[in-house]
Amino acid sequence: MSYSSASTSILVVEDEPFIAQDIADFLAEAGYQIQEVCYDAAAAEKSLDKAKPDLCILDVNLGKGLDGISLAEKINQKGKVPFIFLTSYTDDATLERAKATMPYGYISKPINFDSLKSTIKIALHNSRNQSEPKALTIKNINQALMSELPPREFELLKDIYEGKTNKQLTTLHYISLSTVKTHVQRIYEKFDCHSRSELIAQIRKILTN
Amino acid sequence: MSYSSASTSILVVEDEPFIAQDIADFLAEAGYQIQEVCYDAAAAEKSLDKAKPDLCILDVNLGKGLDGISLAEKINQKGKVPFIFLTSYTDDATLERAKATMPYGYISKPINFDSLKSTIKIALHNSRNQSEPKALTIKNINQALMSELPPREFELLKDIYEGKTNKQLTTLHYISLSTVKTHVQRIYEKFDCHSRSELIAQIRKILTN
DNA sequence: TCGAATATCATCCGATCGGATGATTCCCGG
DNA sequence: CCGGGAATCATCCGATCGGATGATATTCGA
Repeated sequence: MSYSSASTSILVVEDEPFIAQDIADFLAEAGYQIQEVCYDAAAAEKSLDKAKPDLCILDVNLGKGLDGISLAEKINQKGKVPFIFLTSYTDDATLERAKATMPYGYISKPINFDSLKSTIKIALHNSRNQSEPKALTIKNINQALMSELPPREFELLKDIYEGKTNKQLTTLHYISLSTVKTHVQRIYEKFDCHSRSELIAQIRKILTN
Repeated sequence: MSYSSASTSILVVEDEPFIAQDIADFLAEAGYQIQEVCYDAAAAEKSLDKAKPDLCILDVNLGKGLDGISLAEKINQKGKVPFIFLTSYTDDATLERAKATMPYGYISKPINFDSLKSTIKIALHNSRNQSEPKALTIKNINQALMSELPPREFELLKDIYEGKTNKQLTTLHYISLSTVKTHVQRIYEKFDCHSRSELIAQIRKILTN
């Protein structure tokens, strides 16, 4: 339940070098790994493409290029890396934009390092404890099964989960009804079930447990 | 998408009267409705039983009785009211306990009112935008349908969603296969579908949209 | 190179489902 | 009191599904 902060990496995006350094020093002291300190959005994006940190600290006001909020929007579009905002002033319009990106926290300057520390810990905790339903991936399914599904069977599984009939599967996958049925039988064996609806219920349980 | 802060009520739990007053003044200024200012956990609990605020601001260190974190645990057990913590010092053990309660934010004293404002707004936004999957209730289903499901049909629907066959439904509900089938047909009509798996997929869509 | 896993297709059969139609009972509201 | 919705049961039929069995082709790793 508790995570070693030694292995927790943080990306800092802050255009003011002195403040950036202060934050970096503080994080290092607190035992966090600093993935990188970036001074603008472009550098941050590059860093994010290379590796996904456990958390980003984004200054809202970045000198050149995108601001922190636009950067956050990009982050949301790509993968999902949790982030907190850092800002020197707080006007309502900015806050409104910031809210829309669903940040895990918000720190106003001057930085209260106690607040920063707590906010980081809580952000990490909340992001890790998001018990969001798993995606329907072959990996998630196979982890829950004794015997593994071959790729093809998984492809059919996805459509069965969406409520498709055997006949629909033939046209969706360009295979004969016989083939569909043998695949479906194999799937049933692996899930130890005997009907589509039972299969679907089992899948749902795997994804939401 | 934007909520009038006039209708947003906040419960403040802070044992130091001066600070409590400062917070209350600030919140009033910011346009929030103050449900109550409580000076200890017992009073807060009573207030929560009377009405559910949109947000609680909990001081971690309360003079007598339970502390803010224990209060938060109680809140989590009962309903779900979002809360943020307020604390004057931050030792790791306390923070660890606080994290476990999944707060929506954490403010360290001395209070930076900019931070408080942002944290409140973000907490409210995040709590409101938790798009948790709806429960499978007759209310949620009927809201999504043109014509309503009678109670009995809904009872069967729940079991179908769990993957039960018609035959299983007969024993589960002490009715004949004929009856099950007529009910199921009625359900299909209302969902405009033609198979169990299609029905289940539609229900899932309604619940998770 | 040989076997195991995968993917494909076929046939056959009984079980279940989906759909149509009709009937009876009960209860509630106009 | 009467009509209609709700719940119950029945019969009949074609479609689909679930399951068993067997066959062939490809691919990949031992």
